[in-house]
Amino acid sequence: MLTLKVINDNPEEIVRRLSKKHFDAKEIVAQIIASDDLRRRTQTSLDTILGEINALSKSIGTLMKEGKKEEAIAAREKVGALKESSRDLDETLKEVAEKITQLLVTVPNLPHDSVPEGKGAEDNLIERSGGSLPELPDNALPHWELAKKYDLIDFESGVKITGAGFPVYKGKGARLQRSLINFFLDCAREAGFLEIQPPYVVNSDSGFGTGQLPDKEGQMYHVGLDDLYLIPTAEVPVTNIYRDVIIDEKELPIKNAAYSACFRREAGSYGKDVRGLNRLHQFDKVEIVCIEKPEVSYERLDEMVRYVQTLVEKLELPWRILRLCGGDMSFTSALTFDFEVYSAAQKRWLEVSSVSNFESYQANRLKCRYRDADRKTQLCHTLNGSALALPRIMAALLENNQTREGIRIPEVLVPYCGFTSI
RNA sequence: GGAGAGAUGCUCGAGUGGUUGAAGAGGCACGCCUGGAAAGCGUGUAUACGCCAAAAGUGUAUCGCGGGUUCGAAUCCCGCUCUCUCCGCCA
Repeated sequence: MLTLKVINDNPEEIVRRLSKKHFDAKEIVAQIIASDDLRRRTQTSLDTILGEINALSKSIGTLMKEGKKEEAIAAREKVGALKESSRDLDETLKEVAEKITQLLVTVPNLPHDSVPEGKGAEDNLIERSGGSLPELPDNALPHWELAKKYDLIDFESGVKITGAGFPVYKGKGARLQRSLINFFLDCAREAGFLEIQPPYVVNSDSGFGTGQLPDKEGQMYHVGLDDLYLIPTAEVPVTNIYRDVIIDEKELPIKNAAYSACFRREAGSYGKDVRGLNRLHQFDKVEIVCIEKPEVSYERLDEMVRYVQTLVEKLELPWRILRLCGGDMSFTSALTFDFEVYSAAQKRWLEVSSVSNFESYQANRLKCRYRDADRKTQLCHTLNGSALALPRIMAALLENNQTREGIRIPEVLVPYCGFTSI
């Protein structure tokens, strides 16, 4: 969430910048400022009263020792009266603080100045692209047909065991999955990311810290008995490592990479979007997470984007990078680049990665701070990106590399999976 | 799951109702000393919010978390969480 300071300091600018995300913040910003004003006034009064109580209480001890019993009793009565008013103020303070938090979490992050105007996916800017579109035979098959033909993925069994969106990978299909995970993790390590194995289940504090809660509650699987959530991405547990932490400036940047299964309810999805591997409830992903100093976080974002680019290039997939427009960005992001690869048999671009700078928006919720050269604590900037999500990579690999003789495996993966074709 | 013990600052550790934001030690930072270093000496060393134009300063809160008793709680009471030990169960 945004800091109170930033809102108090430039309310008009906040409203102006949020309009790019098609969010009308005017009313809510006014409410926040008014509530914060009440909060300050309440705290000032409360602190004064508590100060008096403390002083009197101390004097009672002294008076008792000196044997001045009557004065002590008088002071005691005075404290009793002060306490009454302190209770009311305390109540008000708690209420108003709660209200401010509730208001703050409904305000999205400010988009970076370089974010293009636009309403939806069609307004995203193509930043750059690479790779060449494959020439496929006329009878080219979409990946779900290929998966069946070569017995790589058993969607029906998944439906029986769990439900739609939980595929069963088999034989070379399973081995290809495992190869991709290892390949991505090895690349990440070579690029300086520390490998992490996080929990796949998190508590609500963690869900709140990275912004899934409260606004995206319905997108996560909830384990009611223990009040825990299945992670929708490794971003959640990995970023929450740094919740309530003050990092020494020397430790920055922090660069972590984690493989995890990801679980998403995907409520409301339908049609061709969910065909085959296009959209799943459980999928595998390697995620990269960075914690960085504010002044260099955009350089870090650029580095991350270039890193992800090397992955799609090594996999020999046709790719393009989109700079998301205001209307297509997530609630929490300040600037996002999406990676898409071309799925030749489906004749469409599939999103395989999303790399974002959240600036201090997540860090403020997480209370993730660092100590700068002046020994002052400041909010960090957090960034993350997929590197990469497996299913659509798998889909594109299968479709784009199909030949009469079988499916060709990109060279970089051969050492990992142990076969050159399917 | 059952029984017991515990949770204090960057770390260790003292503290069972009254200047305790918290002794002492260690660590770290700065200064002095030194040709340089070590040792030694000195100073400093939490976070959040408020007041103040700002700095200086100052107020409030925080000794796992939440509540209660009391004029006053790290200290007493209740609930919760976590850690450790033993037993049970188990990949």
